[in-house]
Amino acid sequence: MPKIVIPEDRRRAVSEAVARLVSQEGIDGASLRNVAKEAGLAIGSVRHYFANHEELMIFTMRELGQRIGARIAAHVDQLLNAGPEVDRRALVETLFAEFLPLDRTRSDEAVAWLAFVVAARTRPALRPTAEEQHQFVRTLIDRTLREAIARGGLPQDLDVEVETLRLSALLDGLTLQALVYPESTTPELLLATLRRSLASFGT
Amino acid sequence: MPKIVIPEDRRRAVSEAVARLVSQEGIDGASLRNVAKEAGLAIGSVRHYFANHEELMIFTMRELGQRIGARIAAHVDQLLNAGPEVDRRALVETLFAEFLPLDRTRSDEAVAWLAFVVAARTRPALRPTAEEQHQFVRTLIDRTLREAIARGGLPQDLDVEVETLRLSALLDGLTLQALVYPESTTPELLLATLRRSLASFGT
DNA sequence: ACCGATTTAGCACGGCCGTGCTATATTAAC
DNA sequence: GTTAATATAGCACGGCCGTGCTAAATCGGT
Repeated sequence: MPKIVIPEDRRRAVSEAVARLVSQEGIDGASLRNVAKEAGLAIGSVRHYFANHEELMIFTMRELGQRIGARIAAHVDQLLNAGPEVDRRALVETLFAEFLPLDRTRSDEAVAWLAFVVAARTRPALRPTAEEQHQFVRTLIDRTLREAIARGGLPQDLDVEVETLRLSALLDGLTLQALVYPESTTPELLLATLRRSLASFGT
Repeated sequence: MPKIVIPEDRRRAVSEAVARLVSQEGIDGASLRNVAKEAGLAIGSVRHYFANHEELMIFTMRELGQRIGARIAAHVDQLLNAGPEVDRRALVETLFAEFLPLDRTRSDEAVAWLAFVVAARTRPALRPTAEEQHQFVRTLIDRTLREAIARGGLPQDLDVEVETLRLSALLDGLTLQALVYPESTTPELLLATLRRSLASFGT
C-alpha cells in the first residue's frame, strides 16, 4: 500500500506540465526529462502513469482540447438558454470570441494547441484529436448559422458551407497571427475584426 | 582548383532539400544528416556551404519566402498594369488566391512555411524572416484596399486596419485548414470562401 | 608534374532522446 | 512485524543530433 495518489490527478498534473513546456518551447521542449522536471517528479514517476512518450502527448492534447471545449460549451449553453429579449448577436460574438487568445490563459492554450495541430501533420497518433476538435468547431458554427437563418436573423440563401469555413478559418487565422505577430495583432483589433466579420454574414 | 560548382546554386539545391524534408516530416526532419542524404551529398559538403544548422534553416526560410513572394509580385504587376477595361475584382481575386494551397507545389510550400512560422516562435533566428513576410502581406492588402477606395470601388469609410487583418487572417486560416484538414477543405471551397470574403468588403 | 584554392567527405565527441528494465520506498491491511 | 500493491526513482543502452576538426579529392593554372 503506497503513497496515496489519485492517478487521474497525477496524470492531469503531468499533462499540464507538458502543455506549459509545449507553450514555451514548442513540441520539442516536452521531452520526458523536461516534463519530469517541470512536474517536480523523477522521470520514472512520469513513466509510471504513461506507457510511453506518445501516450503522454496524446493525453495532453486531449486534455487541452477538452479544456478549451468546455469553456466554449458554457457559452453555447448561454446562447441556447437565452430568452427572446436578449441580444443574440452579442451572445454569438462572445461565444466566438472565446476561441481567440484574448488573455494570457487563452494565449498559452492556443499556442500549445497550435503546436499540437501542426505536429499532428507528421504524427498520426495526434490526428484523431485534431480532427475531433476541428469537427466540433465546424459543427458549432454550422448550427449557429442555421439557427440564425431559421430565426430570420440571416438570409435564407446563405451558403452555410462557405460561411462556416469563412468563420472557422478567420478564427484560426486570427489566432495564428495573434500568437506569432502579437505586436501588430492586439486583442482589441482581434475583437473588432471578429465583430466586423460576423456583421458581414447578414449582407 | 576544384570541381566547378556555383556556390549559389549549391546552396539553393540544399535549401530545396530542406524544404522538402520540412514539408514531409516537419522541422525535426531537417537534420543535417537527413538534408545531406536528401540532397545527395555527404554531410561535410552541406557544411561547407552553411556555417551551421541554424544558418541553413534561416537561408531556407528566406528562400521559401522569396519564392512565394515572387509569385505574388507577378500578380501585383498584373493588377498595377491593368487598364480601365479590365475586371479588377477578378485580378484581385487571382492575386489573393495565390496565397492559397490550391495545387501540390503551393501546398508543399505552404506546409513548410507554416512549420517555419510556428517554429519561429521558439527560434528567435527565424523571427525576422517571418516578420518580413507578414509585413509584406499586410502591406499588400492595405494598399490594395486603399487603392480600391480611391477608385471608388470600396466605401470611403472602410476600416482599413480591420479589413486588412480580416483578409490576412482569412488567408492564413484557410491555408492552415487546407493543410491540416484537407478532406474537408477542398480547393474549390477555398476559392469560394475567398470570393465570398472579398465580396463582403463592399458591404 | 606541381600547386593551391575549392570542394567533398566523414570521424569522434558531448549532448539529449525514449525506452527496457531494475530497485527502493511507501503504507494500509493483517 | 510482515505483506503486497502502488508509487517513486533512475541506470544504461542504442539512437540521433550538431559541431569541431581533419583529411582527401578535384582540376585549372603554371
